[in-house]
Amino acid sequence: MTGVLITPVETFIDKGKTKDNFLSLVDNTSINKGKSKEIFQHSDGSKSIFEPIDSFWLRKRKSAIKHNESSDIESLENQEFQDNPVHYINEDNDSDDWEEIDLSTCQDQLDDLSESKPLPNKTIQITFEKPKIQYKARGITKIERAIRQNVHKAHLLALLAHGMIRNKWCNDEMTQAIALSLIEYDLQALFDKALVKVDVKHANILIIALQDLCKWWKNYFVITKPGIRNRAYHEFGENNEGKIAEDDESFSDCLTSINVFRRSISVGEGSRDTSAQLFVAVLRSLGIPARLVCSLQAVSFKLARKNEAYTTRKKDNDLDYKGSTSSSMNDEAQRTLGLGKYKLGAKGKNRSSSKSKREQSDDDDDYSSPSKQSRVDRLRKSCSVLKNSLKKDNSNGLQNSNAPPIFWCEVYFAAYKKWFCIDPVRALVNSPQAMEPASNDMDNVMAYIVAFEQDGYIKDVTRRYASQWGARTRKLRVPVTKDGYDWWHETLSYFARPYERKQDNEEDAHLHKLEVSERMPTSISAFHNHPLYALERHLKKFEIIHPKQPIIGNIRGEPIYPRKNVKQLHTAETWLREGRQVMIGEQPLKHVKSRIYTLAKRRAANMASLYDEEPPESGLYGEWQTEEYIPEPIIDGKVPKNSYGNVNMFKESMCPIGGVHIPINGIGKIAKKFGVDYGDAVVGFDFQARRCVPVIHGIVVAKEHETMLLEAWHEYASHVEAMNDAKREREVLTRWRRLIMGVQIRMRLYNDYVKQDSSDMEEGESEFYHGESEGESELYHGDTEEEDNNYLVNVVNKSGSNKLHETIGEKTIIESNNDKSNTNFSDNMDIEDDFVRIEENDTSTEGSITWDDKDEEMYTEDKNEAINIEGGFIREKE
DNA sequence: CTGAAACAAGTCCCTTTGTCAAAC
DNA sequence: AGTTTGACTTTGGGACTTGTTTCA
Repeated sequence: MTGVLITPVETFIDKGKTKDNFLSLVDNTSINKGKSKEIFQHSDGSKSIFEPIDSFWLRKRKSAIKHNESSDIESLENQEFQDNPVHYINEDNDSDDWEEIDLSTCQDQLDDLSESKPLPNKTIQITFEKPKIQYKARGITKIERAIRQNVHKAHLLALLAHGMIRNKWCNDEMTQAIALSLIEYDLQALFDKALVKVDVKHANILIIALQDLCKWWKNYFVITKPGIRNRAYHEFGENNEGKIAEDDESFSDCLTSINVFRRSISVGEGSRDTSAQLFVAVLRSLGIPARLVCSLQAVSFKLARKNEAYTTRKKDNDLDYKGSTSSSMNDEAQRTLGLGKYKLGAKGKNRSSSKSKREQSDDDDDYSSPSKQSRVDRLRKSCSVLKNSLKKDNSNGLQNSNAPPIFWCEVYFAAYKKWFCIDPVRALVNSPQAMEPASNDMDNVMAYIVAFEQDGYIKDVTRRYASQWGARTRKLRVPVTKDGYDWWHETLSYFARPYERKQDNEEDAHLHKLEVSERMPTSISAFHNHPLYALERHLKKFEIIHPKQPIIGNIRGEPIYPRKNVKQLHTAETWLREGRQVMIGEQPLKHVKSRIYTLAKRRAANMASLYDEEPPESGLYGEWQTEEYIPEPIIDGKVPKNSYGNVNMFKESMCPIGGVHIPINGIGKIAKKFGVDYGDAVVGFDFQARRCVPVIHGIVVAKEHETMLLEAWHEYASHVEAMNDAKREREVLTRWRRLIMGVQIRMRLYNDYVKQDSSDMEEGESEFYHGESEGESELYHGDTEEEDNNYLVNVVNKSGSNKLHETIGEKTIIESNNDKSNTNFSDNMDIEDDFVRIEENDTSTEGSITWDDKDEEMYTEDKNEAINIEGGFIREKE
């Protein structure tokens, strides 16, 4: 219970203030709290959401009455707790109808209250139930999801590129030469021996050789930096202004060039990732075409749990850093303590066995140590780490130092026809299960494991390492879209080996086998959308398990079925849209409540509910209960239609027997003209604003009419086309005419007035310019001739300082006011004969006839005057 | 104490056959 | 005169996801 203390103002409370206070009380306690209302029974029998005040502060007030005088308090008490608005509201037992507050009554009471006495100087305690904490489950929006997925994809590509570069460096001759120079001769000879022949015996030699090589590498290469780790989305986000600080540990693994890579192997220091990469170089230098394997740590596109991610990481950071810096030591500890659990690493358990000699020689600097300093460092580290690891061992801290890697290698064992994984840092050979990080490991998320081959090709080998591929790992990847588009698959296909190799096919088969033989999940939720297993409880509305055999397991008493027995169901109508019909005699397997989507259906449902009718249910059928839709035949040229007068043509196979679908819109008109029976072909539906509109594409007619209709259609179409062409031609010519006219006007006026009489221009120039800019555009782009003519008229009017054109100007204005269409001042211009002829021929254009007539008339009449018009001049450019 | 399950709350998707008036 | 076009309107349940609480 939460207490809220409301301390009334000490002195008089003015009217407005009181009102506010009470309104806020109403708001806070009743409306906002919504569900968590608690109704208290008062001593007078009334109810309210407030605790009765007979307890604490009523007692207090009674004592106050004793001590002071104040009958005021009593009256106030009555008003405040029996007549106050909150109380009034709660007398209405219908607690849901808060909006039915009669505010006028409230106001009256508030008025009464404020007009009475000042509130007592007391503390009022109102106690009510603590509302449940309302958290906002911030759903990720579609756009945000898309952004995140794109970031994820971009990151994946970057990581792929990173891996490709490092893989290329592993092939660097210099690096391999350095590597070879570091390896003891005996060990090289062992590899040579192992590679002589492909059989189990030699394969076992290779395993031993690899183990020895790992051990040497572990001693040789000191891990001094952390490598790549997974990042939460928000670490790139708002707080960090989109980037990770450059002093961040992640940048420590940033090898700027291959020279740094080479230096790293000669010095024997670097990150754990570099260690694995260099180990691949070492293997390749020995003639083993090892793969560089990387678990791509792309930023997750899922909504990050900020706090959790952050705290987990923070908590782990110290340990992690220690773990990685002291890795070589942990290896020591591992060697003595941890390897026993791995079948192939067991031999390394006892250091004083046959291999002790070689290992001692490591301390004797036989495995070239690049500098004294680093050797001393390493020894010092070994000592301290030995202590650490012993401590850790006692406190069970070994596991952290044993964390699965981001980079490792794979070596192909032809004898076993398998790729064996090798983690050189932990000296593990063929322990794929040890590469999978814990599911709660924030720094290492296993989602995409790619192998970079020596020849540069890339292959996805995730299934070899993910123990819960279907239940977990798959869900961390870019999802395959509903139409089956798999971005990751397509992306990798660009880097895949373009030709098939036997060993690749074998590997694919093996990976597939691993996928389908994945062990069953142990939690119910992991069965949700599992690709192999299904529970009845997770079935969707339109799903069923058929047949209900076999039951392949049980979890908490629930039978587990294979996912392939989960079948999709549809209503009979939906099946029809798929071009299938329910076979006669089949009963629905499941009944579901029909959903109402369209306005029409909603209205029908509302009507039904008025008569208390049951909401309609629809039966669902499986595909095996349906058959291919058998269309009705066309008899005597009569096309069978549905209740809407159409023909369902969702699939071409649904075309009535003896009929043909002519997918041409508008051909129905032709059919109608010929009196041929036809039906509009409905090929689908459009949805807009809750309305369903059939999409009609062409018609269905009897086959015998097809040729005739098509011919008629082509004829009609060509006719329409010709008409359109003619129309277009007319439009084009009109535009040309206007253009040429305009140019001629301009030229003429320019020649007559600008060239010959430029001194006269100055007088009316500014006015002139003002009126023209608009006119110019109209001359070229104007819609009608009329407008063009008006323009000319106006311009002429404005220009008038010349005696000669005065008369013309006035005359024109009068004409334009009386009848615009007859005002064609442009007609005064010279028009080339052939152009005019075009217009004359085109009798369909009314305007041109008028124009031609006018032209003759005016040209002859006003020739001399027209020549002197100033106003027709058109300015070149602003 | 931890992890799974249940629950809550948010977003997205699915849907599957009109009518009327004005303009052309 | 007949045809075409455009405006009108705008649910809600299930799936899915994420976050919190509860419980074994």
